[in-house]
Amino acid sequence: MGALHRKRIADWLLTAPTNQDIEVSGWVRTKRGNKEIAFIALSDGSTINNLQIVAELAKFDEELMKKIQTGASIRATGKLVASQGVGQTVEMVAESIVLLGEADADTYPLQKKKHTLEFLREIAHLRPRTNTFGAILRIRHSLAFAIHKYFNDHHFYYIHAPIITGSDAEGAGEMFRVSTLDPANPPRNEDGSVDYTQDFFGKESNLTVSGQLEGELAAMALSRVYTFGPTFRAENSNTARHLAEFWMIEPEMAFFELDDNMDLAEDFLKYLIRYAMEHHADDLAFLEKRLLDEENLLPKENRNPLPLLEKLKFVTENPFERITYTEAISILEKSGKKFEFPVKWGIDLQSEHERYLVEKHFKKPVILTNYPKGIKAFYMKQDDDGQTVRAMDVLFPGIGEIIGGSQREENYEKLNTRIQEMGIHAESLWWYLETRKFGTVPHSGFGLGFERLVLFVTGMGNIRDVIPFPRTPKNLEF
RNA sequence: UCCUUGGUAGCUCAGCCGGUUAGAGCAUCUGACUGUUAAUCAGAGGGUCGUUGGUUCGAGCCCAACCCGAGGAGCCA
Repeated sequence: MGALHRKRIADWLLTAPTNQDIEVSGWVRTKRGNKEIAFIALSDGSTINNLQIVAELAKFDEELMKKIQTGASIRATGKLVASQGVGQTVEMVAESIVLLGEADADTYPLQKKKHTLEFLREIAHLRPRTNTFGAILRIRHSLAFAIHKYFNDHHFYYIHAPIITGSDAEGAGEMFRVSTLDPANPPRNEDGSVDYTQDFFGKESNLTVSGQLEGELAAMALSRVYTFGPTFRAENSNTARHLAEFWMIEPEMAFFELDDNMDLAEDFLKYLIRYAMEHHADDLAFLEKRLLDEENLLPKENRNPLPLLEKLKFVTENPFERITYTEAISILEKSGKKFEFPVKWGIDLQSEHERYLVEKHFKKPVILTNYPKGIKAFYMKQDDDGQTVRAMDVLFPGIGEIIGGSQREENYEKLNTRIQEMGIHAESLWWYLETRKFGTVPHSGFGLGFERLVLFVTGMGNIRDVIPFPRTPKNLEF
């Protein structure tokens, strides 16, 4: 049988042990035993669980068995039998073992013990081999797959927004410049500034900070679209919730108003969490136990009130709380709590305010809507009161803002006026404004930070641990 | 970027008021053990104390700058 259809360890662990001959390949997690017999725990990454390979030492070369240690790669053939031990139901009695690659125990950094996440970040090239990262990467994959499945099932079209953009007016954050000019000696204008007309694109270009504007263009033809791609922010953000390169999901829907947008956001998030729970019960159980072990070291008041799986279940089974910004301010003012940043209508809500609402007051996800226009982006639809816009932020416990979205301003005059008011360079957005000139319609959309979703589902504490190779300030080793 | 805090063996950490040869657990290696579950038991090896400079008779410990990590904040997804 070719490799494509070969069974994986995940498959064999679910197979009835009828002494059939099987072959498996993978990496050694641990080897235990005495001078008669060795027990090799083998992983091929297909599941959090290992296949136990039983090797009677008399049948194998002594030098070979010495080299089979943590991290080595092997191919083994033998019979799949019911296990005599208690830790597993099936195991393989090895008949032949081929050492594919050694892992010298003196220099192989991964030991058969717990490592800190900080240490594993320094060996990001090897950390996928740990149980924790295996679980995270499998869940991350399934969430990405579920995103496409959800949208496909709901008749959304996947749009590929460009990664290099000439638009600098989105205001979503600092951008990474893209240039082929010689940085040591760029062509210059008479006033000494760099002459970007001689650059590759003939103008300044950057990595995208959002696919939203392009998404809107597509939604003006296909009605329901989404983007799902990498996004870049050159902010010097050093937190457990920010990356310089992250993946963002941005649906954009014609004929959707703010309530429809909220309905979608809530249904979408619940679907994704449910999907992970259904397909990754054992990975999530492992992560939950890992989390509990870690939290037992913390003082009681800092511990999470709910174990991971209960927390996820709670989110899928309860409606999100929907309140306006104005109502939120009123709740905060009446809370009697002293905040570091005083609460007043018109301020942007700080982390402490959001945390109070989500974690103390409502104790569940909250959708905040109708923010003051002064603190939100130019493209959001203005409410009739002239004070607020139809924005919505979905706030999750422990994560903060997981989704930011809005109904878009579809009125050309209002949008143009707002652009002028905010001092944005309108000429560079001429193509965007034309959507409001030609066949404009009410429409809405939002952005979901993919890593923040993975962070929530896996229960991890640092966003650098839910992406294989994190890009953060001063960090580009791998 | 700001505040707080940390950097000592491969990993996780201890190291008293600045004073002789730098400590532990785990990992590694060697040995023991007839089915182990991060196996267990015994022994051994393993250190430029983040970097640079300074104070001092003497610095892991004090001072300065820088680098890197963590927690919090800002910015946001």
